Amino acid sequence: MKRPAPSAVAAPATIAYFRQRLAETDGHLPRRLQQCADHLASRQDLIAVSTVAQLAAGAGVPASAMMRFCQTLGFSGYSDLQRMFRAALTEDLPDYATRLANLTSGPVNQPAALVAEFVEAGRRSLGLLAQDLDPAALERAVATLSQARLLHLVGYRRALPVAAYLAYVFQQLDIPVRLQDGTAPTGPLNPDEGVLAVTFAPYAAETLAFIAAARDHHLPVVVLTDPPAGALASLADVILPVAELDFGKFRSLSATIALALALALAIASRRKETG
Amino acid sequence: MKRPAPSAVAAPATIAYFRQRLAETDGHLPRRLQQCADHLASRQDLIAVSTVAQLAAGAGVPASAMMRFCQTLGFSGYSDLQRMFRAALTEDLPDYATRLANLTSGPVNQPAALVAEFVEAGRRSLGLLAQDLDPAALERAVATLSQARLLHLVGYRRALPVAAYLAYVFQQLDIPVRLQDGTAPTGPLNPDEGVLAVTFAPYAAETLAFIAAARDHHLPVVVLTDPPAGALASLADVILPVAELDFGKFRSLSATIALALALALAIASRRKETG
DNA sequence: GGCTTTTTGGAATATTTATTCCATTACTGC
DNA sequence: GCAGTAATGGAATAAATATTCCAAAAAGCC
Repeated sequence: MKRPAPSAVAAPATIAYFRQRLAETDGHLPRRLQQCADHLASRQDLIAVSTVAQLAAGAGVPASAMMRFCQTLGFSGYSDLQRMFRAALTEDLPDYATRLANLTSGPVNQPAALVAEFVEAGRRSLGLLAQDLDPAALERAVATLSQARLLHLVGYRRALPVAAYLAYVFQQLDIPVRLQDGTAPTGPLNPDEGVLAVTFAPYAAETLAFIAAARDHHLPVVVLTDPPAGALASLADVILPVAELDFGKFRSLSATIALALALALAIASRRKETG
Repeated sequence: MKRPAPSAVAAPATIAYFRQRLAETDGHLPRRLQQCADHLASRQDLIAVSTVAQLAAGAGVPASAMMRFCQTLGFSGYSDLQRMFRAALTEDLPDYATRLANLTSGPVNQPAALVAEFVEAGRRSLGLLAQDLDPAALERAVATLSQARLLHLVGYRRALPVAAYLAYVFQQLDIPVRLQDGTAPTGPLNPDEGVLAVTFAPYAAETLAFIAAARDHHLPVVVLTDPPAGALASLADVILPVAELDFGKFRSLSATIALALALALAIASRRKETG
C-alpha cells in the first residue's frame, strides 16, 4: 500500500490545544492550507457560526481546501471542528463555587486556567450589563450629575478601584472631583455638588454615612451597585445596578468599570453641550 | 378567502427589537408557542449555534412548533431568525476612532450607546487576553512572586486602580503588601520582598524609578503592561503584556484586572502549597 | 353535546451544507 | 526536462437541517 496513513495525529480536544496546533504547523504548510490556518487563526470568532463555504471564501480558498485543512489538524471534518467551537460557546459551565474549589484545592500549577476563568466571568458580566442596563436610569444619572459643579466620588474596599479610576478619568476630562475613600477628610458639602457612589453589598458603613450626609445637604446622589439594590432605594436619586459575576470572593469589575466609564464620558459630553 | 393573512407584522430587525417583541407577546400565546418564547428568552446565547431541533428539544416542543413561533414573530423561518443572531456575533464593527468621533461629535443623548461601546471594547480585550497570554511567562511570574514575603504593588495614574484592587485582594488573601502609589513614603526595601508593577505607556516616572530601586536591591520584579513592552525588558524579571483596547484615551481595564486577579489567586495558592 | 376554529405533532419534502473523489496542475529531486 | 509525488479545484454525492403540510386533538362557542 502506497497511501500514507492520513495524519495519525489526534484532533485538539480544546480550543487552547487548537491554537497551539495552529502555531506549531505554522510555516511548514502548503500554500492553500497555510491560508486556511491564517484565516482561522485571525477569525476564530467566525468558526462557530459560519459554513465551510463562508470560511473558505474568507480565506480565499475553495471549500475542499478548508476541509482538507480540518483533516490535517486531526478533525474528521469541518463539522467536527465547528462542534468544538460551538460547544465552547454553549457549554453550561459548572457553577463558580465548584470551579473555585477545584482550582484552589487541586494542584494550581495552571495559573492560565485561572485567567480563563476570569476572562469568562468578565465576558459574562459585560453581557449581562448590555442586556440588563436600564437606559432610562442611565439617562437620569447623566442628567442629574452633569449639572453638578463638582462630583464626590465615593468608594471603599472592592469599590475603591472603580472610584479611583473615575477620579482619574474625570480629572482628564477637566471635571472637578473629590475622591472620598477615607484617606482625606471629607470636607464641606456645597449645594452645587453631586455624589457618585460605588458600593457592593455588604455596603461599607462609610459609604452609607457619606450618602446620608449628602442627602441632608440636598446633593443629588447616584449609586452604582450590585442587584438587588432595594436597600438603597430610599438613599439615592438614581440607582444603577450592575450584575457582576463573582469568582469566589473576587469579581473582575469589568461591567462596573465599563458602566462607570460610559457614565463619565456621557457626563463630560453633556456638560459641554449645556455649556 | 378564509385564511387570515399570516401575521402581517414585520420581523424584528435587531436583537433589541426581538427582545421587545418577546416581551410584548408574552402572556397571550398558545401553550407551545409560549414555551418557545420562554426558552428563547432565557437561552439567547444558543440561537446562533443551535439547530431548530436542538432548540425545540430544549423548549420541550416539536421542531414544527419552533418554526411556527419564528413565523409568528415575523421571520420567514428559523434560519431567518438565526441569521440575525449570527450576524450580531460576526459583525465587523467600524474602528474605534470612527465610532468615538460619531459619539462625541454627534448628539450624545444616548449614553447607552457609550455603554455598548465599552462593553464591546471590554469583551474584545478579554478575548485578546485569552488568545495572546503566554502561560509560561505567567507561570514564571507566579513562581517568582510566590516566594516573596511581602509584595510591593506599584501603580500610578491609569494603573492605580489595578494596583489598588490588587492591594485589596492580596489583603483578603492574607498576603502582606505595600501599595506604592505615591500617597505614602516608599519605605525600605528588603531582600525577601517582591515587586508587582502595573504600568502603561507612557510609563510614569515614579514607577520606573521604583522598579530601578527595587532592582538595585535585587528584588524580583514582575510588570504588567501593554504591548509592545520592549522598553521594559531590561528592567523586569517577568513581563506580562496585556493588550487593552482603548476607547479614546480611556480603557476599560477588563483584561488587565482579569489577569491581575488570576495572578493574585495563583500566588496565594502557590504560597499555601509551598508552605 | 355538537359544530367551528385553533393548536398540535410528526411524517414527507425541500434546501442547504458538508464531504468525497478524481482529473488536472504545480512542485521536487535528479 | 522528465518521472514521481504532492497539492489543488470543482463537480458529484452524501448527510444534515429546515420547512411544509395535513390529519388528529384540543379548545372555544352556542
